[in-house]
Amino acid sequence: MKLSSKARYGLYVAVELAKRYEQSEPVSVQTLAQATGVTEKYLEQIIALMKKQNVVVSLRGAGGGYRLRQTPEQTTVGQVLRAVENDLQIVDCLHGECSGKCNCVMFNLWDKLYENINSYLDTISLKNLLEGL
Amino acid sequence: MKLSSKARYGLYVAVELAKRYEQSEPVSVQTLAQATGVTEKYLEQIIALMKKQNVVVSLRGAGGGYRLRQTPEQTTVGQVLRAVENDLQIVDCLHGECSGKCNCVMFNLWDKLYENINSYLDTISLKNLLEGL
DNA sequence: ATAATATCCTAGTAAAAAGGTAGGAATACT
DNA sequence: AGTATTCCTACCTTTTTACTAGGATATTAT
Repeated sequence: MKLSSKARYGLYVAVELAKRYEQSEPVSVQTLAQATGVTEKYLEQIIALMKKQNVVVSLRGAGGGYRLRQTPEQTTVGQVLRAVENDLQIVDCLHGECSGKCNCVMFNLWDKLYENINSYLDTISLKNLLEGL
Repeated sequence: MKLSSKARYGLYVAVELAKRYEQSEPVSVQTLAQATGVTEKYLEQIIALMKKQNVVVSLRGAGGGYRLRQTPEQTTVGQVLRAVENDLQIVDCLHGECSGKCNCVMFNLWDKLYENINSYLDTISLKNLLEGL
């Protein structure tokens, strides 16, 4: 139930991108690596996950880099964490085959807990974070 | 961010104890192992964690076993999970030394998320679970 | 007493997941 | 052409998880 480093770094990156959202140029991994203190190679992988979920968009080639797809107001912490944390899923049976393996007294519990966490995380935007919540 | 097997089994055990709360005899690990399908030796360890946090009480010797310390109404899912999941803590800096290592834009976020999850889990009692939530 | 039934305590181990490193191909700007 | 950048994927090391196992200790029943 601990957040992974991917989750922390991913959100960190998102915050950095939010800070620079106004500027026209995209932000390179190199820059992000310096800002966050994480290696470029590792950040690349993390950002790739965010791209896959359309949290960020990329521009290749020299002068390229990444931008948030939506504004810092529109981008939520939930979006970022779901993209990066391969499952924020709590327990397998929620979206897998639950054929008798799990005791479903608890199914409702996990389901509602999951919903609870996510709806909370979606109320918080990157802008909120920048402003100190 | 996925729940461990300890958490699932621990809650499962707690539910079994809740079912048998009315009966006067304590429930042995053997019985619980049969009910849950988990080995005795592994359950022992899990239950030990619950005992340490006073979720359950034990009676040693022949005819001994475990009981919930409080009623199924009073015992919450949060109590069980916190006892068993060594940290439901989400992120280290919350209760550790956060000397500059974490970037505290996010401190508030983790803190509030943690609080959010726990207060939710504490609204649900074992009795609620038994009744289908 | 002694045997039987339990909890309690601790060490070890195999498999999986996390966290990170590395190399190089593809793409776009100058 | 050359350089800066993303993109793709394979590999490795460390930590954590999920268990297994052995035996000590306590309580009850005979």
